[in-house]
Amino acid sequence: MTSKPNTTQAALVRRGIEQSIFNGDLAPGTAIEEGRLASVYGVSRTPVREAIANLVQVGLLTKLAHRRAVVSQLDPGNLLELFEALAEMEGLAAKLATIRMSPSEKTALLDIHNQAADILNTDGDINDYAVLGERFHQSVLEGCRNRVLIEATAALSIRVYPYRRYQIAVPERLQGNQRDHQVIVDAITSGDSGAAYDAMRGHTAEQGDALVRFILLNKASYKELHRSPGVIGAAEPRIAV
Amino acid sequence: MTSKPNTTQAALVRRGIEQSIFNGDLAPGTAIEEGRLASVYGVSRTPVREAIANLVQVGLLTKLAHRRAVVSQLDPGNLLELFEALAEMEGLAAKLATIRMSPSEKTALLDIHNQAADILNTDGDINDYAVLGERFHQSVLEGCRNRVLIEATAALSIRVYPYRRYQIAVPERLQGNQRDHQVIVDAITSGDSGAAYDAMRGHTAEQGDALVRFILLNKASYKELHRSPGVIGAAEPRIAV
DNA sequence: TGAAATAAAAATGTATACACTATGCATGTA
DNA sequence: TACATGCATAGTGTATACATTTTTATTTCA
Repeated sequence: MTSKPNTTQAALVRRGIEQSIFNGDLAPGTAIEEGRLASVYGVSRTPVREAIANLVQVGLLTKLAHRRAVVSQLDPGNLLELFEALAEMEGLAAKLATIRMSPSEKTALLDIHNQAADILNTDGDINDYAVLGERFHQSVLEGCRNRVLIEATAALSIRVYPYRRYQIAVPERLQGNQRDHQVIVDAITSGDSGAAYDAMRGHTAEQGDALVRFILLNKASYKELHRSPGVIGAAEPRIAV
Repeated sequence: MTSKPNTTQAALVRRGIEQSIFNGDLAPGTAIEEGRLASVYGVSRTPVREAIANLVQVGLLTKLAHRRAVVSQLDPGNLLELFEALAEMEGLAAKLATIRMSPSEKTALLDIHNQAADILNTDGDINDYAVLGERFHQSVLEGCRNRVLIEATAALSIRVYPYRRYQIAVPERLQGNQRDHQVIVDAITSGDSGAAYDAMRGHTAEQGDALVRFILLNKASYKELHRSPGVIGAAEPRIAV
């Protein structure tokens, strides 16, 4: 019954839940019920439970004993803390990357950056721009050559994914985003690790501030943004899946 | 059958395995077998599996699909990466703590430090000193007032626990350790966040280097150090529990 | 003798069944 | 009406049974 060898049902379910959270089908605060998920994925509760346990550890779900798991809900305070930590770690990664990236890696990074600029100048697809932005950050992160740091940073950034859809709603930030990236690229290519640290840290910290500000301002439309088709067939408002 | 309410068997088993790893009863590289653990703890395989899944996520165990879980084994390269990341994060925490700790918290930190000094001067119990060292680091870490950073750092430091027993074997490092702490405390109490960052980062980086050096030098006595009574009754050399 | 192939054993992954806990509702009381 | 108590329902936690996969041991062949 396993599609790919060396893969378990639990892993598939886990990825499915992750996707649903990133898509917004499972909004923060949504309660998850093992039995229903089991029938949705056509498996028993056992692999579902395992998947949930994983996601709890990652921080994407929150769970108390004998109570249902809930998609982690970050209040503005938590979000600020999260972004503060994330900003520092990405800044650190940028600092190290400045010293450790090979010239070819740096040109590859510059290439990504320029592609993104093109999209912006030619009024291209915003989704493409988002993908490139993702790759930009990923490239810098991997440039630090420290897998522990890479994993730890990724573990943090995965928690903000459920809130990414807020940021997309503010297109005028793209220009500012691109300018930030420019400063970062300049610092990295010129070998100024201190500047790279400052630029990257300021950049993601700013992102966090903007997100928190946006959430606070648009508290009303919170549920609005998060209500979606519900692939899994959410009937009630807060209890889904 | 549950001793404490609001607690699950899985959580108990998890803590048990953690303890066994920290004690050294489960040395890095040891394979873990669900069925035997189940009978040891007097539970079924289900909660054991859940505990294992947790510890895999934490990084204390390593596991591939359909294969047994193994106590994570860090080669010197990985250890260096781990300590590099840990040093940076603890340094960051120290920097923030310098700014954010209340005066009373700082005096409490100073108190811990002085107690440790006393133990060293009066030739007291080394274990007591180790406990105080633990509390010292914990106090600084919590001083940063950022739970995300605290958790992320703790998640990294938990991975080095299985290797802590190496460090105890080098008592002459205690004096150097105490001197490092002195510099850190001075920086924090005097409000020099930059100095606190440098001192703390250098301190744990140095610890990492020392540990790696020790492991490389004493490769031969590796298994020697790790062979222990085996509370859980390990019969064969590498397959335990 | 050594190595590849094969069969037997053990361990993991999953499904199902049952026990226990928590939540909501109804009923009764102040 | 407001509040407490008990019951019914739903959902999680654990045990057990079975299916696959891995591992080990054995056998066979070069």
